[in-house]
Amino acid sequence: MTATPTPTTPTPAVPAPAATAPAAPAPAAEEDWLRLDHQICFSLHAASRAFNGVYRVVLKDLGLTYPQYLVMLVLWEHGDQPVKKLGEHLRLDSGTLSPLVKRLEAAGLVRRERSTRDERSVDVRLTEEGAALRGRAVQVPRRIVASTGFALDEIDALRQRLDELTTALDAAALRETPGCA
Amino acid sequence: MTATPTPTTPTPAVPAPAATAPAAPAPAAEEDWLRLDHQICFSLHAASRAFNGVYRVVLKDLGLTYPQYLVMLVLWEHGDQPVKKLGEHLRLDSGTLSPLVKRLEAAGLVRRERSTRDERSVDVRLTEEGAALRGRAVQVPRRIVASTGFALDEIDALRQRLDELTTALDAAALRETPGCA
DNA sequence: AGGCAGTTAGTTGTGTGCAATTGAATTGTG
DNA sequence: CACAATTCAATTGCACACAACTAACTGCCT
Repeated sequence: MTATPTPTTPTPAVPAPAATAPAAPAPAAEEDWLRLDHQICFSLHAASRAFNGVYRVVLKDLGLTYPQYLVMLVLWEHGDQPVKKLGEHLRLDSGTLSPLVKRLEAAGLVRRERSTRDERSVDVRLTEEGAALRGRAVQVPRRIVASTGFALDEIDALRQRLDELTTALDAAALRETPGCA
Repeated sequence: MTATPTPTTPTPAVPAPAATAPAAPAPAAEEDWLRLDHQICFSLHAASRAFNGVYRVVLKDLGLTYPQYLVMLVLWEHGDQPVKKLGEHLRLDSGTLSPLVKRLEAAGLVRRERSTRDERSVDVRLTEEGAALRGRAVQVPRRIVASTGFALDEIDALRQRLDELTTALDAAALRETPGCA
């Protein structure tokens, strides 16, 4: 350890994590905040990659990657739609979707067609093969759920928690963005 | 809207089959499983990217990306260590860490030095500048926590849940891996 | 008509993330 | 000591993810 060169006083300017539980009886020095942060962001990051890893294995049979599977889920559920709509469903921009959809097209699962009404827009349409893939995809969710070892209601509770988190973080990102303060 | 040509069934309406009960009691229309899966994997994916986005904004001041910040947290907490150890802490392999650490070196935050004991190993050492950055990093966790709008104990509960999930998923990934069945 | 603002995909550049491979260094075994 | 197996970092190839930019089109305005 390289000691702590921080000249800052150990005085926690905002020492009251108090909140709702006495998880930390002590004021939680700045050092502890970094440890805590380590835990939090690492946990989410690791969970995301672990999830990705399981999906990777399960989806290999279908020849899909995890984000590609998400796009197919949207198409199966909401039908053919332009790239813009896909991006809204998945919160992804064209920089991510354009090459991804092209790979799906190369795989023969979708077609990309310029809208005749508005030539800026590109409709993504399922091919026969893409629609048929749904039949093989229905087994995926159960295998994933089984992998977690969680009960359905536990998963749903976690999902709701994550959605709350995402909503809060998206709002915060807008506030924190330099220039939007 | 393209008039939704989806052959979607008119909502079979089978929300959540009896909670913690094992396997599939009721057939629970395969369609619903796909919808559920959509929700789950999308939620985790979105939360991960939302978290990433907030960290991106907050860490811009420090000139770090989110994964780079994770590496610095490990170095600050556990001291100088070889790439291998870093990878164990973060569950990242050399394919990810090698270029990442080189960027940290280019930024002057760390040095990479071949171990004299074992020349296969590369020690990652904090520079003065890298160690000093910790002083500016201590403000990060509070800003992140504030962004979530969650209380500390809520975050900790979520973290534990995610860790359970990661553990289960890692184990499952090993089982699912073709060739390890 | 002409022009300008807003919208939509696409492209480019940077930075992960992971599988597979390479190559050097080390260790184990006879 | 020689040789095979192992370990570790680095590299390569592919696939996201996002910021910034370009290009093309729409529609509204004067």
